[in-house]
Amino acid sequence: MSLDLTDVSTPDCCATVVRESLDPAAAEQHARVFKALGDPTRLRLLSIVAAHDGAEACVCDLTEPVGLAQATVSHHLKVLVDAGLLTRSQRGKWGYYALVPGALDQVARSLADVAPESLIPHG
Amino acid sequence: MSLDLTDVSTPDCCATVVRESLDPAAAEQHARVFKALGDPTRLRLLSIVAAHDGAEACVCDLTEPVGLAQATVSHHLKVLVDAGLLTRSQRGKWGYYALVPGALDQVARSLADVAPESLIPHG
DNA sequence: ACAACGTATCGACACTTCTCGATGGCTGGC
DNA sequence: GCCAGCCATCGAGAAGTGTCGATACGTTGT
Repeated sequence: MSLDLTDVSTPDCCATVVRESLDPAAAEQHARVFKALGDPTRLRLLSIVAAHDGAEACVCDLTEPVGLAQATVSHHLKVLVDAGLLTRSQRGKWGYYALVPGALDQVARSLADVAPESLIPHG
Repeated sequence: MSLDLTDVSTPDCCATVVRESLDPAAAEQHARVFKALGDPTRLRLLSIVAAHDGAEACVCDLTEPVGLAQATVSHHLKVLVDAGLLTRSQRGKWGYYALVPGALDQVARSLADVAPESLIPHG
């Protein structure tokens, strides 16, 4: 960890830094959500839930369209819940999954956290 | 593919479908970009690049801040290039990585593709 | 030509993730 | 109380991912 202060030569490749970059903790946090979104099956599940009335659907509505085993769908739904994108609620015999209001907006905002000046501000 | 039309009983759990959901091809496409964003190191690399003047930085600016081996950083940068988020250009001895203009906006828009009604429209 | 430097690629390893069949817990109807 | 249906969890196998040291490639300067 001891720095060699005798070498003060500036590497001649570097550009100017404009602002602070994302800190490691925030990066970890945001990456968790993006990782949850980084699977085509999970994106389809989110979309199917959102396409239902009230942004809510029961598992029986979700298993068939994605064409995977029930255990696999259940696993993906858990990942989405853990990422804070869906909530689960039991109503009688059926389990329902619903979009967390504003969760996807939060994701869009986290993009601005990564690279503010590269995004067009939302009126 | 033959449907059994003798069973017309509606399962009594299902909610009403409001619109079409994301098709598998689009899901795969979007998932590829989200997967690239789903790693804390890559988010930090993106952020560091964006934090430089002109949204461009050379590799020597990137290796040290993330605290990983040069080979690992190079690997992550390749993933970001393959996802269409960065471009690479060689200038003399040094390689420069730059944000693809509008790429992150595209990502934000793909969120709207997944669940349109859950997002506040951008004025 | 040759040496020095910056960076990409290769090969290997540990670890995670996706997928499934089987099992178990919970609910509602008989 | 028992059975049937919905769904989460378990265990396992195959595939993918993150990381590194070593090496190869291209550029610059001598």
